[in-house]
Amino acid sequence: MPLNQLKSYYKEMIPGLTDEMWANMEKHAIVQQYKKGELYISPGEQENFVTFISKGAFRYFSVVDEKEMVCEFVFENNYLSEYESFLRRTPAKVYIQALEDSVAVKFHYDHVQECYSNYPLIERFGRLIAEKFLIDAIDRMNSLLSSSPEERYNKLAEEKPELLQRVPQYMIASFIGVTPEALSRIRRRLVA
Amino acid sequence: MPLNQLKSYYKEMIPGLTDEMWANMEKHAIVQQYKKGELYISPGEQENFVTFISKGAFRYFSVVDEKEMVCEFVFENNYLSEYESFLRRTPAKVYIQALEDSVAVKFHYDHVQECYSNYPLIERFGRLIAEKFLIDAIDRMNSLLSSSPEERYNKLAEEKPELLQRVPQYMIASFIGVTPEALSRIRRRLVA
DNA sequence: GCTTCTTATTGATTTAAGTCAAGTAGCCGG
DNA sequence: CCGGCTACTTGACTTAAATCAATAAGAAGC
Repeated sequence: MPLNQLKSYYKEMIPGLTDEMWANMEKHAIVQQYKKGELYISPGEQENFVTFISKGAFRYFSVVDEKEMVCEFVFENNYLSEYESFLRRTPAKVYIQALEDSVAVKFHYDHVQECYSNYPLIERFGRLIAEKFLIDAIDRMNSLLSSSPEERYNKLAEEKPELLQRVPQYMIASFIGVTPEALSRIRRRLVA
Repeated sequence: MPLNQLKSYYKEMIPGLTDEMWANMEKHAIVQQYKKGELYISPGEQENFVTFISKGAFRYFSVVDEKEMVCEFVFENNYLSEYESFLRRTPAKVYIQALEDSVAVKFHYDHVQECYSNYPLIERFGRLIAEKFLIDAIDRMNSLLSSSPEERYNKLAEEKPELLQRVPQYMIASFIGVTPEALSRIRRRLVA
């Protein structure tokens, strides 16, 4: 079932994907469940997978001075991976944790590299994904640099209202770079 | 001369690059000079090039409330482009400006796509570049989220001391997300 | 060499967020 | 249904940066 979902996703994303290519990919796909609160990866571990979230939600966070710093949320129909660890083959720096009961489809690093070598079309897909993520990251960086916490919250509420429903407020606070108390006051200001 | 520099760079970066491939790339390379202060691109324009900086320095910035927000510096032997505009084929959002007299080698979008299609090796190179930039962007984002301006300045001074020499302080201030006055005080605190 | 413009510093004041602490409300598990 | 935990809110106070304004030091142009 998660595999069918992924197949439709790929068929749409990659025009020209053949059944043979898909069969090859499917053969190595690992379907895995995560319970709410469960860790997908922890700092120090090696990330060997790029993971498609079929259902559920995850967050990236690190711990600095005993405080959690949330740096990303990812929901179903998106990719999950500790990219730096995966791409550079170095130990992970951050935690990734399931925020809800989730279902994921994982592809091993070796298999991904093999696909890149065997199928230029998939390598192109990999490039396009990396480029898309890059643009997103640049965008987010610019918003962190040029907007106040209040503006960032408003933008988030406007662009991803569902995120505010699915994620505890103290994680949102961390994500936009303020304390939970500060976010609470920002929200109060907005109502008044 | 800039082309020879670029050729060595590529030979090192892309094992397996053939002379034929290089000849094809060189054929479409455009060498261009920029004077200090000159704009490489402005918001609203279409970015059609990915550019290798052979010599010099550039900054990315946007203007918000009549204030300049510097979001990136790039020096020689690195790539320059308004990536979002280049990749998405949408109008540029930011300015890119030469901070010194500079020399650049530019490749047109169409030519880059053609190379990707003709040479899987170059497409792979494109993917690796995008992945590298992605990791850099994620890193910078995490530092913006989890560090104070003072910590960011210290980190910058440690990791890129040459940047502090080549770039006016008020641009550094903007880059780390504070006013010039605040950076001046941070520096004073450090000395004392 | 002098003027002018730009960049950097410093001071006084305001503002927004951080911190510490307490209290409330909602939710989950027993 | 109750008890305990977690998330959220609120208040008082502290801290750091923004803002406004003025001055000083350098660099660029005439």
